[in-house]
Amino acid sequence: MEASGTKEKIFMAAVGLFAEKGFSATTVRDICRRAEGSNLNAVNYYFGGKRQLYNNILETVAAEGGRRMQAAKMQMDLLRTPEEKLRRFILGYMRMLYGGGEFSEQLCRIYIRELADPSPFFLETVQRHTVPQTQEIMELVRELLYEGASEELVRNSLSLIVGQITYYSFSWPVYSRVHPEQPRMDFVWDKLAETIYVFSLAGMRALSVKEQNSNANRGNRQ
Amino acid sequence: MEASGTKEKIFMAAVGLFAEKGFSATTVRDICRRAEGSNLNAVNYYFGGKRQLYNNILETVAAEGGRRMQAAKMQMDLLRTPEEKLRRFILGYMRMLYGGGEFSEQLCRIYIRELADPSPFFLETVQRHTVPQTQEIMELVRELLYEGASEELVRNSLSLIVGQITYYSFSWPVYSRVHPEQPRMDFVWDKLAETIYVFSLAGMRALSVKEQNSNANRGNRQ
DNA sequence: AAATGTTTTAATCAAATGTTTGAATATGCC
DNA sequence: GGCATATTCAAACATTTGATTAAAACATTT
Repeated sequence: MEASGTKEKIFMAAVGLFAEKGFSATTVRDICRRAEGSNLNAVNYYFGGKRQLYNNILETVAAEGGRRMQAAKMQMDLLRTPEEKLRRFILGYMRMLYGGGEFSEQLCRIYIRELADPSPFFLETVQRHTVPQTQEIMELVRELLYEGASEELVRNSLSLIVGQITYYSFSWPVYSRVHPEQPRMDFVWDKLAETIYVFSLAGMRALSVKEQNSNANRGNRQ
Repeated sequence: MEASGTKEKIFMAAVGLFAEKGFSATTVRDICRRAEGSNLNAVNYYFGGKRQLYNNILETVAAEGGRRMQAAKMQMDLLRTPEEKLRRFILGYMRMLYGGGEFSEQLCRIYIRELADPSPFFLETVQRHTVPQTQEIMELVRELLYEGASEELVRNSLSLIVGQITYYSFSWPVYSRVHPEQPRMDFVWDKLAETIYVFSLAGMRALSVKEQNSNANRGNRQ
């Protein structure tokens, strides 16, 4: 059974199209046409419908992302200083987004789309996976600030870091036109990860100093 | 003429729906229903179709954004140091994205959607407005680095800054669930702008030092 | 009040879309 | 070979969608 691998072809074609055009702008006819002209019925036969095919892909995104994050985390645990851990976290995130092949790039784009416009299914996996993972990373960020850093400072620092990491992916269609000289991400993602690390570490330290000063002033005044 | 303001109602309803669900997931029936139950024909009558209504909205986005950027730029020119100019640029961008009312927030969301998935019309305005504007900002960023900073460093610095600024907007649907304690943007955008400024200035200086060291080492070795 | 131009309404069209059906074909197994 | 299962196919179905039409309602002017 399963000689010609139609299911896989449908799956791959769908990943590509959903990445390019999003869920509602993609038609099942498009998908089947791209999958070496598979029959229109294939989507329903193998996946039970367009929505379920999409959810199936989202599961792959979550599984793949979780797997890579797990790997990054294991490497992080081997490192001693929180600085090295942060560097590894950024590197791991960048690799997850930009370090795979074309297929991974498409999954990443679907992930980014969901970040901006989540489906109920995606929100569920966020609740299950992203939220607890975020807690861990926030602990790491807290270590890099100062003893007694405000929750707000921790949250902001993490947001600024993640914002830098994800920006290239979500804005790429426009970014690559505004900066046509920018090389493709798969060539520079690791170098860029280092850049973000240096940039963010300095930024966090500056914010730490500022908040501590502000706290001291407040204390003096009282 | 124009007694009950149906055209405006249609326009407002369309902005809201396009912001929430995007272009292809929004139907003209949705729009008319939300516009106080206007007749189905209204969209075609007043705007000539769904696509043209959308382009009309994009024009508003571009005009409004351009207007605000212009205002921010005029204020920037009054300032002396490049540091103050950068601070003002960030503040202006944040105000543009988060500092209006609900309507502005919806326009912003449409803008972010286009950033991730641009329509031809949007790419055209990018080519006409965003590209030259970006050139100016890059000059500003260059001043804040060091004499002879590489083009790559300038570009990366700007990207990291813009990434932080736009992150909240595009990831808000998920972000607000991962960080439920985060207050709404319209309450904190100005404070956050200052945070991004401090963070980024320190980051840029760290990157400057690193690149200069690297250049010096390269020079020594030769 | 008649005429005119504008806005609103309801009904309808053709194309597109997700899904279903039932027959045809291929495949694996005894 | 023959049976059972799995897959593929073309056709059709029921909705949905954006667009069109023509007439009614309304306001404004003459």
